[in-house]
Amino acid sequence: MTTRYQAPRGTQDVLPDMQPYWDAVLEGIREVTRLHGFRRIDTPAFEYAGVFEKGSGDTTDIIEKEMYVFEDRGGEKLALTPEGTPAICRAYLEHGMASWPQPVRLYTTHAMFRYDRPQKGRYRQHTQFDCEVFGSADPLVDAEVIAVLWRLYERLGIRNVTVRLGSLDDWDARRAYIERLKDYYRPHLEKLSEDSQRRFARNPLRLLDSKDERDQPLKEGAPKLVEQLSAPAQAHHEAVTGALAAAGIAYAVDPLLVRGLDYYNRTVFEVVPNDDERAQGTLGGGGRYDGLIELLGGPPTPGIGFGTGIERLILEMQKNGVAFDDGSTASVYIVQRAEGAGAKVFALAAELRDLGVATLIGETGKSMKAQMRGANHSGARLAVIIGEDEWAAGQAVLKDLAGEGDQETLPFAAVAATVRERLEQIATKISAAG
RNA sequence: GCGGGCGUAGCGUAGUGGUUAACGCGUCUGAUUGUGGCUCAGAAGAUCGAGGGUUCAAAUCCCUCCGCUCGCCCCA
Repeated sequence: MTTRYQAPRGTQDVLPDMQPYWDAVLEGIREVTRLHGFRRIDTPAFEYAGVFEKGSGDTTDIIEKEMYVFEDRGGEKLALTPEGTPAICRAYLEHGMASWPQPVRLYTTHAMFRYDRPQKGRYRQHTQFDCEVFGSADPLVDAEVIAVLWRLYERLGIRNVTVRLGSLDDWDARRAYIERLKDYYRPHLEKLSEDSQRRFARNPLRLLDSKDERDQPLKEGAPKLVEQLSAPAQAHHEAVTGALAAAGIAYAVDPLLVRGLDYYNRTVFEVVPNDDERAQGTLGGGGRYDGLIELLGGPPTPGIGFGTGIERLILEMQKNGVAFDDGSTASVYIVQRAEGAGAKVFALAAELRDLGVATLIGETGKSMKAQMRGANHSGARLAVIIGEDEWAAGQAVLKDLAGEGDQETLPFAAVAATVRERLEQIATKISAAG
C-alpha cells in the first residue's frame, strides 16, 4: 500500500466508531464538573511562548525539547499549548479573576501538543481534561480536586485505579531536602545508571522513580520527603489524606512520587491503573502550585489542579470492557423507487425531521434491494417504502425492520404522523422492558 | 535523542526466489420475493511502504530511506 497522505506522526483521526467513547467522556466531564461547581473556560490553541517558558520552568523537558514553538509572520514567538495550567493562569490574570468570588473553579478540555516520540498512549497531539482551583489553600480543596478525578473514572467504568499521593512540602523545605538527597547520593554516583547520573545533576527528585535495576538498592535507603515534612505541610498533608479516606477514595501515599513540573508545592498526585506499571500508563496527575500565579506576575495566589489525558482514559475504558452499541444514525429510511417521486419524498423527509425523527432517503435510481440494504446498514428502525404501485395509489408501506418485518400500507399523507406514533410505541415498549 | 519488532486490497492474514499474488471479513451487483438481515453466486479492490542493487527470474535476498509499533528518557 502506498500511503500518499497520512496524519502527521503522533496524531490520529478519531473515526466514527470511536466517537461514542468521546461522547461518554465529555458528557461525564460535564456532569462531574457540574457536581463540583466548576465552570468551563477555553483558552486558545497557542500562546506566547513565554507563558509556558515561565510557567512550566524552562529547564523541564516539556519546554526544552517538546514544545512546538514557531514564529508568526509578525515575528512573535508562539507555542502550541503543551500544558494547560499556565494558559489558564494567564487567563486568570488577564481577566482579573482575582476579583471574582473566591475560590475560582475552572475546567476545560484542550488539545495539547508535545514533540515526543509517540508510543502507546502517548501522542504529539492529545487532549486533556484540566481542572484548576485558584484562591484557596484549604486542604479540603486538594481533596476535592482529587475527588473530581475519582468520580469521573468511576462514572466512566474505570475500576482498579489508585491515587498515588505525595507532598513536595513548601519551596524552602523542598530545596533543603534536595540538598539532603544529593548528599545521600553523592558518594555513590558511580554505582548509578547513566540516566540517574544525569538526573543527579539535572533533576535529583527523579532519582527516586528510576526504573533501572542498578538504582533500586540506593533508592530504598534514600531520605523520603513525605516522611519529614515541615509542620505546616505535614498538617496539610494529613488533612488531605483524612478527607480522602472519609470519602472512600483509594489513595496510597507514595514517598517516591515525583511530578515533572517545577511549580508544584505540597500536594502532588497521580492516578495509575493498578495493573499497569508502564510509565505512560498514568491516567492523570496534578498538584498544588501556590507560587505559580505570582511567578507569572500576579499577586500571591494559591492554586491547585490536574490534567488527565482523554486518549488514555479511552484506552483504559476499553481495557475495562466498556463498549457501545453501533450508533444508529437514523430512525427512518425512505426507500423510493417511483419515477418522479423525488421532490415529494424529499418534502416527506423534511416533515419527519421537523417532528424530530432522524431520516435518510435511499439513493434515487437504486434498486429496492439495494435501498433496503442501505436501510439495514443505517440502523433505522422503520422503512417507508414507496414503489411504483404505492406512488400511483398515493400510498406508502411502513415496515418495521426489527423482528419479522411487519408491514402496513397507509396513505402517503399519513406517513409522518404514523411514523412518529410507531416510534413512540417502540420507545415506550423498550423503556418498559428495560 | 537511544534500542527492539514490523510494513502484502478498506481491515485481518497466507505466500520466503520460478506461471495472471491467495484467503477471510467488509464493500458493490445479482438469485431466492418490486422488500433488508440468513444462504448462495459474481464483481470491484494490491504500482506487495519507497528507491536502488543481486539474479535469466524478487513480495521473497542485500543496501538506503520512509512509516508504524513496543520500550528507554520524559510525560496525560
